[in-house]
Amino acid sequence: MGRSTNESEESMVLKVQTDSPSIDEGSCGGSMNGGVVLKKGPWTSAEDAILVDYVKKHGEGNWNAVQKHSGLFRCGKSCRLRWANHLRPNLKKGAFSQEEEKLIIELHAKMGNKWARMAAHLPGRTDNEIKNYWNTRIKRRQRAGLPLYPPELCLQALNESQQSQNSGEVNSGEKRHHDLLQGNSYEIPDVIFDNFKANQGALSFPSALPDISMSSMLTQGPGSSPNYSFMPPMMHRPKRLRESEALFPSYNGSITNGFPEFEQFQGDNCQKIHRPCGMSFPYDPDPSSKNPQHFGGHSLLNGNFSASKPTPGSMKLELPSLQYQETDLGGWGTSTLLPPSLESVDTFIQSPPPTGTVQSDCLSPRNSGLLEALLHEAQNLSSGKNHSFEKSSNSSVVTPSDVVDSSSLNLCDTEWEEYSDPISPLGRSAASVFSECTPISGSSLDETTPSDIIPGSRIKPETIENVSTPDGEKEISNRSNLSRPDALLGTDWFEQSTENGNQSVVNDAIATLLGEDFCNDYKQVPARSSTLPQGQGWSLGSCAWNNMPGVCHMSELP
DNA sequence: AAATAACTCAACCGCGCTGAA
DNA sequence: TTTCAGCGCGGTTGAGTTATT
Repeated sequence: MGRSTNESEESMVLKVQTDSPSIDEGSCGGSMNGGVVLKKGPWTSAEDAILVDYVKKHGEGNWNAVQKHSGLFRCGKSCRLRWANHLRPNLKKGAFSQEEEKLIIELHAKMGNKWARMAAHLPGRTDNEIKNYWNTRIKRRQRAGLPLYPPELCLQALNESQQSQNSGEVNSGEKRHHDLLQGNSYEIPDVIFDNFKANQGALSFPSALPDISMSSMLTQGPGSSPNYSFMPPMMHRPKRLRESEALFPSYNGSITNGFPEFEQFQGDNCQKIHRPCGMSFPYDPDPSSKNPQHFGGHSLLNGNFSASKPTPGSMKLELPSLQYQETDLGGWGTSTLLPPSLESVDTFIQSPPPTGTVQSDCLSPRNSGLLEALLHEAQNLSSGKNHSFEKSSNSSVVTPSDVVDSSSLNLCDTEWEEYSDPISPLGRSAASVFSECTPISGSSLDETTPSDIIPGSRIKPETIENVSTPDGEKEISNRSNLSRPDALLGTDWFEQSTENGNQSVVNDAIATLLGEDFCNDYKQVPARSSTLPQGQGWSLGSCAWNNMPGVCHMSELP
């Protein structure tokens, strides 16, 4: 049997080699492995047959050996993926059943983007399948303005998390690889913590703009209740990046709306943005945790932009889609009009409704599920231990005027103090600082007249005609442009700081945050100059942003 | 019918973890 | 203790398909 198998295998190998584009087209992108050009791209049936045969004979694992011994011109990774996703037995094909869909939703609420774990709960399904399904679901629901999680699930998760907390189970961050599968699927505490670990960057520094953007909005359909507020971690960042990239060149005004779906998000979400929460490390027993996930670049990996420790070259500078707004900093305090598209982006960055109580920051669980968000919220509401958070939380319940008049200032003081502290982990992203400190300003600068943003003016009520608000809510009228990296330097806080001669303090703090060299590399132009041409009203606070790949330097601006 | 947009899904990439050397 | 290879995971990409204009 072995002989015949080997013979058939050899013949297949021959066929594969013949068919292999990498052989025929060495330049098609295959990687070199020991002088062999490894094939990439879709698998052929012949390759599948070889792989199946090989695995049957040798079992799974040792995937690199597959390439060496089977004659497949595929890297081990590719073989493993092919086997796991398509060739292994008992794989289910076709659409998810309703039960499966329900389970996925539940699992995602608990686990976040732990696709492999989720897949373990769904026999015959692969992580990739689930991931794709979820991404599609997000898009679909987002487009439809539906919450991602059903409200009952939110409540359930909240209850479970509270029970878990009460029983003191939420602990032990070292349970890194607790096998959820070995327990019941509702082992909340561990799940929570696993997610927390995976996402603590987001939890700790929840205000990173990228997360604000999508996560806070996606679930917010018209009339959604706060229970809907918990957002999936997963967003279509590729889209976002592409959009950003596409938008940059045309920031001068031809930006197209890359975020039509944002328009539906408003109200409850926006107030969360004001929630000062990033400093509390609510789940971290040790705020000075060495866990790199807390700080700097790693948060970037989670989609949390961090400029706290600029480490060029090491940072995966995944820019929030909002960054292109930052390129509009020139419009800050100027008469520059933002392209209409931006308003939709900003729609989710809104001030609280006039009477809104602060809810958990919808941004927090970047990469986590509903449960983390719920837990985070619960923690935020009950915790006052962390000094900074304590300060911040004083501003937690805010009215718009609170936000503008006092909270922002106080918060900023707090935040900058934090950043000025060399010992401070500086774990939070600059974006989070911005978001926490910045009174959310209106986004629709395109609809803003210069008089709307004259220095000293409070957060301007903005017209939102172009923002689709299905239920006609008015909450979004008070908005600050959180997405602006220099938003922190804008509005009253900046005004007061500078008027009081504190600009140097501000700059120092920024330098501390961003790194002086980091900033010095860039042009400094008068901030908020109303006379500068569009795109040149850059403030110091913009430096870090400018330094991000894909972000226009001033010198690069048209 | 053609063009375009939106969607789906397979595959790739990069990172981090783990265990063996 | 350090290094390195193997592996798994999550995120991202892009080609193919379907829907819409």
